Amino acid sequence: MHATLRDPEPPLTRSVEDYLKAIYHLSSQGGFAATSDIAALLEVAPPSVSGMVKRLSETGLIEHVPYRGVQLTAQGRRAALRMIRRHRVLEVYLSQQLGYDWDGVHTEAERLEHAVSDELIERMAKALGDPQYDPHGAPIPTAAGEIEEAELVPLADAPIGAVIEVRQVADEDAARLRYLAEQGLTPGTLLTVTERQPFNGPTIAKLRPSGEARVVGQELARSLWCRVVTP
Amino acid sequence: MHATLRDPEPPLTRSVEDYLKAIYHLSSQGGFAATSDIAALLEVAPPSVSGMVKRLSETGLIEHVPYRGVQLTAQGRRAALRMIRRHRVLEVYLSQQLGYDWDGVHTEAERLEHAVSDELIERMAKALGDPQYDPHGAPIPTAAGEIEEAELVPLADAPIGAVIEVRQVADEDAARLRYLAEQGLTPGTLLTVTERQPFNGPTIAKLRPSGEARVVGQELARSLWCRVVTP
DNA sequence: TCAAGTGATTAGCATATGCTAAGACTGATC
DNA sequence: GATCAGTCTTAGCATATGCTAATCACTTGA
Ligand SMILES: [Mn+2]
Ligand SMILES: [Mn+2]
Ligand SMILES: [Mn+2]
Ligand SMILES: [Mn+2]
Repeated sequence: MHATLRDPEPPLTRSVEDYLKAIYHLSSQGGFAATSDIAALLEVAPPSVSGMVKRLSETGLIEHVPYRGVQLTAQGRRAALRMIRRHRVLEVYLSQQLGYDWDGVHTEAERLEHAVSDELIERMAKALGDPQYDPHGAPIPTAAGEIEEAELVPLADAPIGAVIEVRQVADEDAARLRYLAEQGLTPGTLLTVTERQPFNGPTIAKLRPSGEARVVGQELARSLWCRVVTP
Repeated sequence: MHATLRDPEPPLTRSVEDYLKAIYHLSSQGGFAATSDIAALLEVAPPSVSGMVKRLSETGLIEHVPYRGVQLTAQGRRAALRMIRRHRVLEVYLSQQLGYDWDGVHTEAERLEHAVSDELIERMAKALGDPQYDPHGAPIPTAAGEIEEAELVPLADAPIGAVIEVRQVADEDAARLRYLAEQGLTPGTLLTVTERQPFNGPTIAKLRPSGEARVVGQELARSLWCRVVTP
């Protein structure tokens, strides 16, 4: 008996979709998403999360271990990846076809992701030539629900002397994105890490090939995800 | 004391926006929108409309005369026209830029209209060269809230012998739109009305310049809005 | 081993939106 | 002018989602 056949499955609400995405992001490093972390990410009060967690586990979208946290079920993960695909395809579309800057697309996509049809997303993806990454370097899941898992390290942890490539940047803070663009720290940029100051100080790196130096504070260096090219 | 200055005005919900559009359409011929007509158009029960009507009049978006119906206030009319602009710009964009057929755009726009930002709508309008009409011939309000008011008659009422131009077609029913496209009855088409059968029978017209005849049943002829070129 | 402290949950409430069933009003008809 | 059919509103309820205040439970340090 497939539940999907017996039950017409009401469409997920906007809230549910955002919770699933949040849980995906928070538990992607393996492990549980904590109530308080979900609350912080979605900017709601912890009891609101507890309430939603109850509903989502009753629906079979998540597993809940009380006082531990939650994890997505296979069904929940599918739903989350579908939303992430929508979000990232929208971001690419807005930036390529409608002239949005990379710091403006996230907010717009955050609302649109809940309103577009699958058909529209696939038309956009096709018009863009099926992009693999969003404007911030994040991989776009396929329509089938597969996603690239790259081994990235924050710039803050990159070994001194290594040549690294900036691959992905956290996209929620528009001001940060504008600053990074100014500094030329965008996905695809190659850097040589030259120095790291103690006591959570900045990482210093040289742009390649120009050799220009960049001093990147701890907080920023935590949000720049890089691939180590040569250690 | 401007309420807009005192009060940050919470954004309208999706439901409210759809009610305002419905009331606009139902009262555009002047007069009141009746509870039952709103209910039918939005596919909700009449008591749901009564409830919403109470909230909307408390907010100052509509005037309610009990047992009579409702009308938009100036503020409500502005909000309604903003939604209609969004809806129609989206329809044009989907059809011109993303290859949608004219029978598919309405449903997609009905959801997207609530999720897009004003900025996105204006970017789309600009990319399209500020279109004046949607794919079904309906006029697009300006960003300032002005809308063309054309004198149109349903094909069902067009005088025999007149030359008329199809200007606008009701867009909610996809099957009807597909049929009309097949028949070549799209905005811009010129027709000579040759005959109308009695007892609410069909209108018969010739396509210009080809001269091909079209027999259009009463129901369909009520949804084809035309401009009389020469009586 | 236990008592604090932190984080999670429950209790109780609010708002927006929908429903059905019951009652109230209006306009047309005799 | 009384009656009735149809329309509209009110009453009462349900669901989804959020909040604050109070309570509970796990972890950790004494
Ligand atoms: Mn979202
Ligand atoms: Mn992104
Ligand atoms: Mn709508
Ligand atoms: Mn239309």
